[in-house]
Amino acid sequence: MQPKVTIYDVANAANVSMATVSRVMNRNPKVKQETKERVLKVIHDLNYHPNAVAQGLASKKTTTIGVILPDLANDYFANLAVGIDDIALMYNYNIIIANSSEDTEKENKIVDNLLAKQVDGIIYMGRDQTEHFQKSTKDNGTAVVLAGSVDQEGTPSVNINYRKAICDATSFFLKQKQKVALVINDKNYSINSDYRIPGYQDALKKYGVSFDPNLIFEYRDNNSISNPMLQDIYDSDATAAVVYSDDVAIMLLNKGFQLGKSIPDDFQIITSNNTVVTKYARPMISSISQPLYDIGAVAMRILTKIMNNEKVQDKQVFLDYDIIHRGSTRI
Amino acid sequence: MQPKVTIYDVANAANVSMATVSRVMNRNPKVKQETKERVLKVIHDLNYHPNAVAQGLASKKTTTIGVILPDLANDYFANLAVGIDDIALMYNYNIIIANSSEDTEKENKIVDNLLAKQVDGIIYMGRDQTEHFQKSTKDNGTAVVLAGSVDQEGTPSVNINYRKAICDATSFFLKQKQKVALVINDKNYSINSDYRIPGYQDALKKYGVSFDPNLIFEYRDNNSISNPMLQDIYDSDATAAVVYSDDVAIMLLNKGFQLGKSIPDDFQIITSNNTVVTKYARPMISSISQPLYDIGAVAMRILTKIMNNEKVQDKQVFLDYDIIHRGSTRI
DNA sequence: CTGAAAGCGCTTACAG
DNA sequence: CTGAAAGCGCTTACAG
Repeated sequence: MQPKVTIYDVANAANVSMATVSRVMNRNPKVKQETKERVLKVIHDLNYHPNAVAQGLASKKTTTIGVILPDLANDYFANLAVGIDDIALMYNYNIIIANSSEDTEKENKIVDNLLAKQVDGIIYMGRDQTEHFQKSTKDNGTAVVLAGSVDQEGTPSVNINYRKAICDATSFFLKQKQKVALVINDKNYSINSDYRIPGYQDALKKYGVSFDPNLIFEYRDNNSISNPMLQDIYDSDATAAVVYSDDVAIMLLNKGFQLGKSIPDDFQIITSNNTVVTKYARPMISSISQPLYDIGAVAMRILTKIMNNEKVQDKQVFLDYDIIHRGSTRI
Repeated sequence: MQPKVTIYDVANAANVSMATVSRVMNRNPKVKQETKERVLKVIHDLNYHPNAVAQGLASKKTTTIGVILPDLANDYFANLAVGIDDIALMYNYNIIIANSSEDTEKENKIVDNLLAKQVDGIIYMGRDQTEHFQKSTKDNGTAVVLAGSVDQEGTPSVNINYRKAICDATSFFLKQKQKVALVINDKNYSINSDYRIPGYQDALKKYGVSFDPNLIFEYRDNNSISNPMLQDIYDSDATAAVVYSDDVAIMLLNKGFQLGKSIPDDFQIITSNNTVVTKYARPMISSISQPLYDIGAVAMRILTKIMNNEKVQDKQVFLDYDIIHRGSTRI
């Protein structure tokens, strides 16, 4: 274990003050070229690496941001996180990632931890933000951007236009005169109440089909093919489904196979996240394609702007989506 | 934005010194009960949250650890990360996660960042550690634990016994007199040269089958069903394959389907990581089952011990694995 | 262009 | 059991 070399050692060896070393490190332009070179050489020779914790305390900037997400093991969030991480590294930020597990108590603890560590900003993903999160970040003046999560109170966010995407997927089926089921998680989450269900209804209205609440399925709990909800969908009038999650879509597909249904002949499916599993299924599953990496990347980019007090053009950014047709839909 | 309340404000309001407030926060037992309660009340009333950056500078402990992994979007690493994160939170650590993308230059930058931020330890995953990583962590005296990655130089690690697991999987096929292909990534990675290939050879020896190097396939690049390697496997003598990655196993399965092979009748597959995709495939893929969450969790637990200078029993921890037979093998 | 000094918000011997 | 003071390793006005 080598002795730690501090800014003080560099200053001594280079015959300048700590302030000058600091200026060189921070690329302050008003340092004489000659001095700068001398300091740079000493920095290199001594293999000096500034202590970011001390920098953080003195400058009140930690170049660390927090990322709160429901589940890192979920491909959807993991892909967003990769986009965030790449841009973060590019702008010299590090990310503290924490799984909220959609558990409010755990999330509160995470938020407290993150703020105690003086993160410069937070990217939040998942369902609706908790009150504690909103209050704490506001009190601390911490920059927040939502990624792949809907906005409740004017917080900047990056998403696709869920309402329009669900409307498009539903319309695709309605054009074929299918009875369309909408499979979501909790009806009360804003993303469902404010975007998915209205989008579904937009499509119905466009095609003059009346809304049947029995065709909205709330998928919950038991995350396996034995979840009775899957059976219920096939037992209903529906001949097609727009599904909010790829995992659920795959299970719906496999359940159909188990029941002897032919997909897409007897039943069609469009899912929402286009994660890699859609391509692993047989038939491959048609999906709304979201630019996950980009959503994360753009969210991080916006966060850097907010942290630098730069102007942010649009608070709500909608990135383009596509609907990719594979084996689970008939064209 | 609320004014920040510091330890100084608390000390003032409670009529004690900062030192006493600090002692209360750190649960130092030698504080009079009465004083302690008074301070606690003020802390609560003022909603005081200590600044972890200042604590870090003063105590030289940041309660933050770094996690370096090749790809967060890979289910295998994501699951390890979840185990790490859970235990980290339990011991009040936060984790800075960084994607190395298996890019040496990027990884070096990450290592420098992490050490500059004075992380108390690092959990490393992925292929062989770089020299820069080894040297820097050693010079800094930073604790390191490997998770799901093999040990090169006595660094503590948590794994399953890959050699034995591959031997078991291979033996399963040899018992049926199959010709077994071993599908790996780069032969030169220690995990392949020191564990997987020897394990495969152990099985051959046990069954008196001679080693045929043409049955070792190095999968690279083009990560899709069109990768010619997949075709090569079916074109070889092999009637079964032990595969190092679930993604590759699925593609191998789907390739077989494309070629009109029946799995498991014409060809059998055992994969290595038992991630969720194995259950999404049809037939579902048999797999070595690694306790990914546990590997991450145990690695983090060991790291906490090292950081606390506690004794660590075994430097190399092997967790139990299983082989789970599903539709891609014949029993 | 450069330095001296205060300050960031804590912890930790040391002394009592 | 408690306080005064030094120190952690930087940055940042301020002065020159």
